[in-house]
Amino acid sequence: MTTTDHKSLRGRPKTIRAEKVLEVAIEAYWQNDLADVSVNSICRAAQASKPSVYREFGNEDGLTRAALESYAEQLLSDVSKILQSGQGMNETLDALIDFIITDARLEIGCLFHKMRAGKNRLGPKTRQLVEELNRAAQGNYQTFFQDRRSTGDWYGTVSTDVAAKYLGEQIALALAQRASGENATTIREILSLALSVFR
Amino acid sequence: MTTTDHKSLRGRPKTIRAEKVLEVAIEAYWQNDLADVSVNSICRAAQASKPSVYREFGNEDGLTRAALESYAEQLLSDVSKILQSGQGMNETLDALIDFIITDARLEIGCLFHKMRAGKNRLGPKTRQLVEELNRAAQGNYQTFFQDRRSTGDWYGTVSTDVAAKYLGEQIALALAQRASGENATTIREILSLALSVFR
DNA sequence: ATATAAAAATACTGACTGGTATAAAAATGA
DNA sequence: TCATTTTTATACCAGTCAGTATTTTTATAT
Repeated sequence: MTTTDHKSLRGRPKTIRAEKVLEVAIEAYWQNDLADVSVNSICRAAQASKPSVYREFGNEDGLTRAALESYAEQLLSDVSKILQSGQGMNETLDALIDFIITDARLEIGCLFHKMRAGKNRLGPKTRQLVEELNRAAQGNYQTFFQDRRSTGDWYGTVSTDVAAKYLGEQIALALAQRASGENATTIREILSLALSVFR
Repeated sequence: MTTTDHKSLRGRPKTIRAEKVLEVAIEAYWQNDLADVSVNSICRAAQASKPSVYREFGNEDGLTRAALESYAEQLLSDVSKILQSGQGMNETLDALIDFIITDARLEIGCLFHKMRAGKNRLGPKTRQLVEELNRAAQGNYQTFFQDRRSTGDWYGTVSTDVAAKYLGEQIALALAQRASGENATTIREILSLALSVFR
């Protein structure tokens, strides 16, 4: 809820559009190397003054955290929906692969996975959110495998915990490959090969 | 051959130990995030003056390239040896997994894979070396699969090219997990699961 | 009108970056 | 002894960073 309408009765009215700053920030973090994105550059691109941005988000850590939060809300729940569709193992894996390879919003990779990969460079608040989102994703994966095992359409010998980690890492790999511009059919073959261990 | 003995007959004798600078640089790049390692800090840690380091290596790009080169010479050929041992698929995969999980030099991951992951932040010379080493590794993996296929102990449907890329990425993943301090048996389970598609 | 409150705009701080100019030091050759 | 050569050490450069102090603007309340 980082909006612009504080509705203070006195004082100069706020003109900064926090929404727009976040849009710009997401785009910048997403497209460029995280270390190359400065608060300065975001302020310039969003046409917002630096003190305004700092008043809105506290510090750089707050801005990156808000950007990731906004991004995750927009996108991250879609994977959960696929996993929780209640379909069988094969259909679910097919849908998952299709989503990860073809979804236009993942054309340049996934900001969450990108931040997860560069976790040690993040501020504490952003890092905490990354870990939170990661736990949530892992939990989703794990209940998926538990469901498939109890339904009887998965007889894998590995623990659901390891399976969940494996799935998460393979997804991360595919997204990193998309981000690096790798050939789409190659990515699909690799991801399909990796997930074939569950079929 | 970046040695210290230029054997110039005149002038103040060289005291900088290029070897030591490289040691320090490798350790620094290896332990810390690449973006956090500055030429300044390396000079300080190696007790070498900045102009001396710049005379020896040209610029930051030259230093990182030399560090990666030195590192690769020390370590990277071991993987090739395992792949070229001429053993069967299962034995080779077992040996490979064992090496990647247990080799002490890979306890904090692999500098090559780390630099490959952060490729876009590297200077042109270092980037070129990374791509060279990557091509070499891919080539090794691919001939390994070609051999196993011609020997008749691999009947996989994917191309040797995709198999090679897959193997390379799974190794990279395992090394990244080691670098991030993940539990060793978990890493082994995940890598074993990933490579089980070849058995 | 005028005091007050809040935000905006500008310009700044101190630290750190990669890279270098300059001068002192330490060797050899004549 | 003294000029020459090479490396070292110190100190600097311009640029960028995250973050902020200060002043100006724009509103409302009295």
